[in-house]
Amino acid sequence: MPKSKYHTIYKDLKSKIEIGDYAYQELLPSEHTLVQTYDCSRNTVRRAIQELVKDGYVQTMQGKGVRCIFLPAEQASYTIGGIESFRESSIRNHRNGTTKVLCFVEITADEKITKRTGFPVGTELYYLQRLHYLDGIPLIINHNYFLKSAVPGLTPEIAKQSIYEYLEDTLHMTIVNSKRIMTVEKITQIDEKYLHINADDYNCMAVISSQTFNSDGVMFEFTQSRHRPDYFRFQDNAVRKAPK
Amino acid sequence: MPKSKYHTIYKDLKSKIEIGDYAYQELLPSEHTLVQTYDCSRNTVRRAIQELVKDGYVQTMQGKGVRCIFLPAEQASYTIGGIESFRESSIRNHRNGTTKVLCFVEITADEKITKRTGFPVGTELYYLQRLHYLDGIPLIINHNYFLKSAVPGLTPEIAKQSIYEYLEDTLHMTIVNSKRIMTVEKITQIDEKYLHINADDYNCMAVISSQTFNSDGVMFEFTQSRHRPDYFRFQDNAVRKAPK
DNA sequence: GCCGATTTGTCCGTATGTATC
DNA sequence: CGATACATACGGACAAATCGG
Repeated sequence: MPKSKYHTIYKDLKSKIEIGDYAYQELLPSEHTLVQTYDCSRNTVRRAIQELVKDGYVQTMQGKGVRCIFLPAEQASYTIGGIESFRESSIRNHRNGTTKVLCFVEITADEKITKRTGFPVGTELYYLQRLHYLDGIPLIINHNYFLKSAVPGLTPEIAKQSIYEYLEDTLHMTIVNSKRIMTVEKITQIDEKYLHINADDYNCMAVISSQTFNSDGVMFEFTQSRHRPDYFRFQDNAVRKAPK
Repeated sequence: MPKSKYHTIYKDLKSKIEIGDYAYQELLPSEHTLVQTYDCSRNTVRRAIQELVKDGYVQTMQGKGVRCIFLPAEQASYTIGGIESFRESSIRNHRNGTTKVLCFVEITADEKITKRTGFPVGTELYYLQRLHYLDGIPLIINHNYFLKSAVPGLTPEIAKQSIYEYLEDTLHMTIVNSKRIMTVEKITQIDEKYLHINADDYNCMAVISSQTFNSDGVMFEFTQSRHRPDYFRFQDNAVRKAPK
C-alpha cells in the first residue's frame, strides 16, 4: 500500500535489477545521478537503496558506489523467507496452494499452552490445525493459536482461504513483525498420517515457531509450522554488524 | 567499531530495554523527548529507533509512539541468528567452544563445485572441514570453501582458532552480508561418525548453506553448516512488508 | 463529530566527514 | 592533491494517525 516516493524508487530499482538492467557485480548509478533521475532529494534515494540492501540485492561501498549482488534464485523448490501467508508464497512460487482445516476449536490458555505460546493463562484463543497442499502434495501442518479478542469472527471457512487476507482486508489489521525460531524436531504420528511420510525415510520435520505482532503491539498469533523436510527451504539475507 | 552518534543512542536504548528500564509493552519516550535527552536531531534519534525495530526490540506506531516488544529469550539452548562466527556465538551464549580441523586442502573449482557453491569453474579455493564442539559435545560440521585470492595465507592453525578474526583483524576485510538457505537433509556417514548421532534417533541434519560477501562485493566464502538437529535453534525477526 | 495537541512518517536542502580513485 | 561517492548529522516543513477535551 505504501505509495511513498522512496517506495516507488525502491520498486523501480528492484525491478530493474530483477530484469537485469543492472547485472551482478555492476555498479548502480551514483546517488547524485539517481537524485536527478527521480527528481528527489538524496535522502529519499538513500532510503530506497537501504531497502535494497535489506533485501540482499545491493551492497553499498563508501567511496566506491553501490554494487548489485543479486543472483536470480534457482526456483527449483518452494522457498519461504519474509512474513507471508501460505497463499502469498504459493502465488510467488507460481504454485497451486490449497488448505484443509483439520481442527477448529475455541480454547482457553492453560499452563501448558502459556509455556508454549507466550499467551497468559486464561486467554481465550482459537486453536486451528491446518494442512497445506502445494500442487496436491501435503507439505505443511500448521498449529495456529489466534487471540480471540484480536481476531473476532474467525470461521473455518475463512481459515480454509487465507486468514491474513481476512485480517488485513476485512479487519483492517496491520501485521508488523514476527519473531521466529527454527528447529528440527522428531516426526509425530499426526505428521506421519497427514503428510504421508515414511519414518524410515525422514524421521524429522523442519519446525518454525513464530509469535506475530500487529500494529497495536499485540501478539495476536502463535503458530507452529511443521514442514516436510524434503520440500523445506528457508531463504534469508543477513547483514553483518561489527562485533562490539 | 561504529562510534557514530546514532549508534551510541541505539546501544544505550538497547541496553536500557534489556535491563528492563523499558518494560514489555511500555512506550518509549517520544522522539521529541529523546532529541532533548541525547541532544541531537530528530533524524538521528529515528535512525537509532530504526535499528531497534530491525532487532525486533521495538515497534513504531504512527500517532501513538514506540512500543517495547522485547521479551528476554529463554537461553536454554544454543541460539544462532545474525552473521556470527562460531567463536562469537559461543561467547554470546556463554559456552566453551572449540574447533577441530578435519581437512584442509587447496582445490580448483570443477563443474560440481561450481554448481554447489557459485564459484566459477577454475577458481582456486581452500576447502576445509571443521568440527565445532560446544562444552565438549560435537555439534556442527562445517564445509568451508574460501576464495584463495581473497583469503591469502590461511592455515590450519588459523582455521582452528577463528577465521573471521583473521579476516577482520589481520587482513582487514570487512564482512558485509550473507545469503543463507536453510534446509533439512539426510544424515551422512561423515555426520554420523563425527557427531555421534544414532540414525535410529535422528536421520536428518539442519543445514545452512551460505554465500558471504565482503565490502568489495566479492563472494569470498561458501559454507555448508551441518547442525545436530537436537541442538539446532535459529532465531529470526521478520518485518512484514505490505503485499504488492 | 470536531478541533487542537501530540506523535510518528515522509521529504527536502545543506553541511561536513570519510573512503576511494 | 582534487574529484567523486557514500556516511553522518542538522534543521525545517508538511502529512497522517491518534487521542483527549
